[in-house]
Amino acid sequence: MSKKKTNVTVHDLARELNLNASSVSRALNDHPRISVETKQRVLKLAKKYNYKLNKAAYTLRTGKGKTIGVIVPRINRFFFSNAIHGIEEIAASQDYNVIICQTLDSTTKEMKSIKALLGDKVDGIVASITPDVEAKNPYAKCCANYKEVVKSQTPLVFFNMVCEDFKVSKVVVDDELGGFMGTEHLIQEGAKRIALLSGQTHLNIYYRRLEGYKRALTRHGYPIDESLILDGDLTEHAGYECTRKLMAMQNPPDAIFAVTDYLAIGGIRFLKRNGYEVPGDVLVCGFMNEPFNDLLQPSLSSIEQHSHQMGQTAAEMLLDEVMRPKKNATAQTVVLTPELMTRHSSSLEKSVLTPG
Amino acid sequence: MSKKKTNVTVHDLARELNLNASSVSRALNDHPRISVETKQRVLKLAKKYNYKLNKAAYTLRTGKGKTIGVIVPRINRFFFSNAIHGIEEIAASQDYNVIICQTLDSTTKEMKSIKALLGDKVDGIVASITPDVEAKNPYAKCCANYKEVVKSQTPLVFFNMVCEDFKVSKVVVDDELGGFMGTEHLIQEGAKRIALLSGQTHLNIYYRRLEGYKRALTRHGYPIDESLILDGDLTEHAGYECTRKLMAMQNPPDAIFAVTDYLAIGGIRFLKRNGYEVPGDVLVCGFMNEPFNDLLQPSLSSIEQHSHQMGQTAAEMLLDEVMRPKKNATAQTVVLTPELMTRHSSSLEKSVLTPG
DNA sequence: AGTATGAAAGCAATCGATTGCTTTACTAAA
DNA sequence: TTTAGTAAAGCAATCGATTGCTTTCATACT
Repeated sequence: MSKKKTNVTVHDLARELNLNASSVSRALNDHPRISVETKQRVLKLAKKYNYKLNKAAYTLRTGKGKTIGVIVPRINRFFFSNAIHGIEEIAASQDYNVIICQTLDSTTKEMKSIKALLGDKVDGIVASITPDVEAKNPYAKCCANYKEVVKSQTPLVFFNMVCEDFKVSKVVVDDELGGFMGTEHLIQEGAKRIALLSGQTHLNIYYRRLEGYKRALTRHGYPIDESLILDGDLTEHAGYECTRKLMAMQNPPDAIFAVTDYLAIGGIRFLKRNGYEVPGDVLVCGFMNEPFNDLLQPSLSSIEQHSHQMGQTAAEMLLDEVMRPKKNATAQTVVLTPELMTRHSSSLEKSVLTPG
Repeated sequence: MSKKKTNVTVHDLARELNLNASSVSRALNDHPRISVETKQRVLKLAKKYNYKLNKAAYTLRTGKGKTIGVIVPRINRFFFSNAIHGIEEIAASQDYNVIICQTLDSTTKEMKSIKALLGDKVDGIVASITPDVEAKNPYAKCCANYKEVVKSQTPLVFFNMVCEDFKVSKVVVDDELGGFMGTEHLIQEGAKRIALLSGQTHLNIYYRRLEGYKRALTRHGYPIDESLILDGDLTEHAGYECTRKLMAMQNPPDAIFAVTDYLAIGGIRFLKRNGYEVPGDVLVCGFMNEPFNDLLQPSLSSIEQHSHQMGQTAAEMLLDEVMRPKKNATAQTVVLTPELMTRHSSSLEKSVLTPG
């Protein structure tokens, strides 16, 4: 900001060391053509004067911005703000800046964000795709969006909600396992008939949670009753309505596993309002582990997705790709292990010890 | 990113228009020394080729980074992620980038963030200070932190939690009014003895909420009973404990106003666990309007602080300062009006219509 | 001795926009 | 007709780091 020649440049260092700026630059970048001795002299002086790379000059010359872009639906959703936190940490540690874009759940805005980031010539992009809920195949369109990124050769890493067809690195939580864990937990707590409040099962993450649910049932010798599997919106309201339907069955469930905490909360609301005890009559477990689950009554059991770590990992992978020479087709997928967070809503025992 | 000469430069435009790059640059910047006619020709071609300023070159030449820094305690708190959303919007609209720093509630990290941003030569900083809760006067130390910013001449705008001693622009919500509104609301709902669960009252925002509380009581002819005013941590636990104390009084309150939703939630938990009805026996109102207040049982009334708008306004003021020539001492303070969000916890009527 | 070999470092151009200082080309005043 | 005056635009340097191409030595080899 200030006009003062406050910052040391390679030229300053070069002058003092009786070297040329180019040599200083090479020394700082550990270029093999500079002698070890010179490198040490340069490094020492650089430290002494607290030399800092001028990012603008670097970018102008190299075209690399030392900046990564992040695209998420909304930054004020806990999951994403937490992931961004992780991304920021890693980026900052490598002296990279982060530009955050929100799609506000619109694929049109998603496209705009992508164009903006590519226009800014970011060095890479970390993204959780915005599914087009209107489309039959929600992935089709957004995949199309990200084709631009691939075309531009910009390194790309997906996290959370990913595009399967792209040969890029991905970080996801093991949704199948999450579905399994939650279901098995309910079984272990004594549930006999477990309903699943699902999201749209053509969305990969919800489909996989459904699979995990089925695997747990099968593993424990429970039948899979399709009438206990409902899908739709992810809202609290949807949870309320689905639960109403479920409890109206002749043979209603004694446990509800929801793929989202909001769904679970809606379910609990219906149950409480209609005289059912949670967990006394019906056990409930959600998914996402929203920070307020602890505050609910009863507190809501859930599956933690480690969003913070997800962000960190995604950023690490991206920066690795950005800085490493492009060894082709290194796309790898990191799968994080979800964690069951047991609270009152799914545990009679807990509930007795420390009531709601 | 890509090496292709994908971006149009002033030189490209100049060549095509038979002009000099400097003239093109001046035309684009609406410099008075360029004829209107030429400006129009340039602008037209720029539009045609979708000319975009090369930020790196601009920054290198001018020292201005077209970047603003944001410092907040944590970006995954809804209030802040929401404010950041607002800041991003405004910044993006002016082609500014945003660098986000978190202090994680540590004044030491706050200092680091400040140094990092100043090192990055950001054009300005938007900050919500991180009070040092250990210190007797929590403002003293953080104010010290921000002195660096002022020294460096970097434009600075505070929001939410501000440093009173600085002659810089500020955006805050009218906490006094918020305190007043919440209290008056409880009075109107029939409360006779209203307790206040406060934060540390040497923190300005809590002090002002306290003042508003007192003003409302006085205005309505209620006595101010100091024994009904408790302060301390802002945790749910603190809310629980304080409420326990309150209800143990011979003359317990029939309403609780908490300066934070977490405090209120703790209070409600105590009440429910001990056989009190909310709102039947005790009315409760919080402050912050956390997004999950709607999900609680009963849903929690609260004071909305318009964090999104706060971010927008702060960013607008900052960019104004950044772009305007430094007319000295223009520091202004914008005070936003809080909003009462009535829900079940404070309203018998609501509660009856649509039970908890 | 004479040249090949190569390590170490210097030179100068480059990236794109900006800006102080000219130059150009008229018009108005003397 | 000459000169001052001015509007319009060009020239060239600059910001700091990078990098292809040389240059400079010095050691090795025939």
